[in-house]
Amino acid sequence: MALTISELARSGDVGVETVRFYQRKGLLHDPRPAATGGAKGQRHYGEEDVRRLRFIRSAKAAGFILDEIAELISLDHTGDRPRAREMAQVRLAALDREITQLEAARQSLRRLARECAGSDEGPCPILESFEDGAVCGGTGRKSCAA
Amino acid sequence: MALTISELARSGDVGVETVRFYQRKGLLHDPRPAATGGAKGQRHYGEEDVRRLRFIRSAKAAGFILDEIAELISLDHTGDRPRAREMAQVRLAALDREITQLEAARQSLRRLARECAGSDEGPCPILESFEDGAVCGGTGRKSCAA
DNA sequence: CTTGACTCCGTACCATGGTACGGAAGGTAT
DNA sequence: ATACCTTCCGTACCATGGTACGGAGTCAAG
Repeated sequence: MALTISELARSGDVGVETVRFYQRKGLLHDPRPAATGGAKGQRHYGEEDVRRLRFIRSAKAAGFILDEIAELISLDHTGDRPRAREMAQVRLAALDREITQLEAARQSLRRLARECAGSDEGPCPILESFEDGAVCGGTGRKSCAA
Repeated sequence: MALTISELARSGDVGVETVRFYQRKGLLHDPRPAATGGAKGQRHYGEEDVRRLRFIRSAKAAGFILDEIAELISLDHTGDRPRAREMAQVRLAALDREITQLEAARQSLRRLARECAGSDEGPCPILESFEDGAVCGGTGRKSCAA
């Protein structure tokens, strides 16, 4: 094992610049402290980094923002389980709300698509069929205080 | 009916600045063309605007970005049904993918929360339990080309 | 020994969706 | 009429998550 940065990036299906960006954010090891590999100043990466990058992808998919992901990683090092559990549960609850909202949105949209089908002329009832609300909130992290 | 901007904002549970922002984006009527209400230069809003604002909220909840919402509104005026239907169906497909991904993420996260429960010491298996992937993509609009 | 590919690094830029600020003008209550 | 609240308006700023750029260094092949 001794991946270059571009190989690491490919392994996580992200760009080289994204790997660098994650390094700056503290999500991935940063080579700067010391040259660890062959060539002067050139860093090589290993399994650990590949796993880390995959974790970031999964955590992002679960809706954690990068700062939270950084915290999760540090928690993994310090072993603060209660905090980790708390974060997981908060996100889980938010996730449930988000899924519920998206499903409601899907219903509305499906209805719209049905009602809009048929003729090709005249205004679609887009605004009307969507207007009745029932749906609230955005991508999920925003409050839904209605 | 004759709402002030702050009343309109409240009706849609957004801030005054957000209403203005939507006006600039062309999502809501912009008073500038002509003073429509009582006082000089001061605009008052009606039912139409309240409905429009609600539509924006719903469309946002369905994952449309503001530019798309602007397009939907203009389509409603021009009556281009095929395009409207197309947009709805594209978004619907994306929504299904997003929901699937979020549900997968929820599964992983639930497992993590379970595995992390119990003792309060030692590193939580956060990274490990998330690491195995299966989940891909982010908030949903990003590609999942893995 | 030059060319090309890759790296490192800082800095700048991008889109998205707002949020805040400051000044001028008008409306309302005391 | 003075204070206070809102409005209007432009402009600037913010977070989030990247993406691109330019310059310099290193390495291997031709």
